[in-house]
Amino acid sequence: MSDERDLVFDTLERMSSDIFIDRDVLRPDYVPEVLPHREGEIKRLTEVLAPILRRERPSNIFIYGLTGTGKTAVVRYVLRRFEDYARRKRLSHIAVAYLNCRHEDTTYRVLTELARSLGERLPFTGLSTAEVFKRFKEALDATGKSLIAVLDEIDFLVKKRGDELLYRLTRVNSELSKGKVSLIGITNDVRFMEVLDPRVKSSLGEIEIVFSPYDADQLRDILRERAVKAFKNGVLEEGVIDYCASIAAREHGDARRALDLLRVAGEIAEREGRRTVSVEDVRRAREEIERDMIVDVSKTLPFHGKLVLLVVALAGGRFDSTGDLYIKYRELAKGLGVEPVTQRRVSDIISELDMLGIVTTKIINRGRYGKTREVILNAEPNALIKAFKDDPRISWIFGNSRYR
DNA sequence: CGTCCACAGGAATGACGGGCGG
DNA sequence: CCGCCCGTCATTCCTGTGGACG
Repeated sequence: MSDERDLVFDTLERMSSDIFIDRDVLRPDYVPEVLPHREGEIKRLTEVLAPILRRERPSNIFIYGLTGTGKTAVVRYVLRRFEDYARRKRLSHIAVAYLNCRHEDTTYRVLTELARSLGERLPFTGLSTAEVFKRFKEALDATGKSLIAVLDEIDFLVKKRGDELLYRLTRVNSELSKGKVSLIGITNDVRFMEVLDPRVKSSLGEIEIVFSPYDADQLRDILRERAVKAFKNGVLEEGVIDYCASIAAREHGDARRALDLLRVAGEIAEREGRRTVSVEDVRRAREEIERDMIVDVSKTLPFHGKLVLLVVALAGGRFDSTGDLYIKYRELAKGLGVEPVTQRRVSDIISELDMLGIVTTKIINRGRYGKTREVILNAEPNALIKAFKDDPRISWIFGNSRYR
């Protein structure tokens, strides 16, 4: 989580471990030297960016792929190589900015970060955004640099602030005499492009690169590659990597998930003072991760969101129609002495749960008997119910035998 | 082959609270 | 510090829709 952990503490911890050599290798923000099964994407990205070496402006790039398909890793990897290459060849006109819009989610912050990558120093607050934009342009023109600006999780920025900034950034080249800007937008939201202004859409989507999910074999290669660096020799028992790979493959080929499983399994074994990691540890890691995820999600969910989720869990994790769900939801709300929200709102809540990945919905047409959504929980109902017992506004209802 | 079910989900609107610029 | 704006949660009203049934 935090990038500035205590070096001494960290080192001691690492040295005293019987399991890990370097657990950070398994963390999501680690960029490995080898990215198995992404050779095509790396090549494509390199080709598109290559003109920058001839001082030409590379096309804007839009990258789409589900979580854990290596989008960020590939981009960071390629950019790092470009920077190395530029340094070696003494090409000083190349500048790179990487920012994650989940964190940099205001116009001001994005612009100051971009300006900073050009060596411009700006206060973190105090200037108008127009002023920051002006200085950013001046810095570009003054240095004559070609900037590659990576906007990771770009959908967050657009959802919060709209596509105004993107529009201006895609147009900025025509206002510049010397500097150049190329954008790389990364997202895992399929519908992201649809919400964009058509002008931004065509400009950002000059080049599109789609990352497809990994299959189990590919995940296994990735895990093996990292495990060598992360774990001491012989720590992983037979089948551990295969099991992690197969779980993650089933859950839409998410490599981050696979690596998380492996790391948490290692931490469980370590915590218990064992010297090897077993398949059982992976199973427990999966439960632990799921529990954490549910707790995290339920913390951010609106109150009635929690209730809807609880209703699904109490029903064993599945509803064949949203109508049934709503009836049960009303009962629960009334049982709690809470005024239920409307069916329309519950419909949106279900969509939100779907987007968060905690529930999967599927539109079902039953002809004469109407159209509805089937709702399936992506988690162990009991784990979820347990998590909700901590919420004081809900927990007391479990005293009622009906809900036990 | 048209109807009509049981919802999906868009649009407009409002209450409320927090943050930000002046 | 105040007023304004914006995001979030929610309501009301609404139009759209795939296919089993008659």
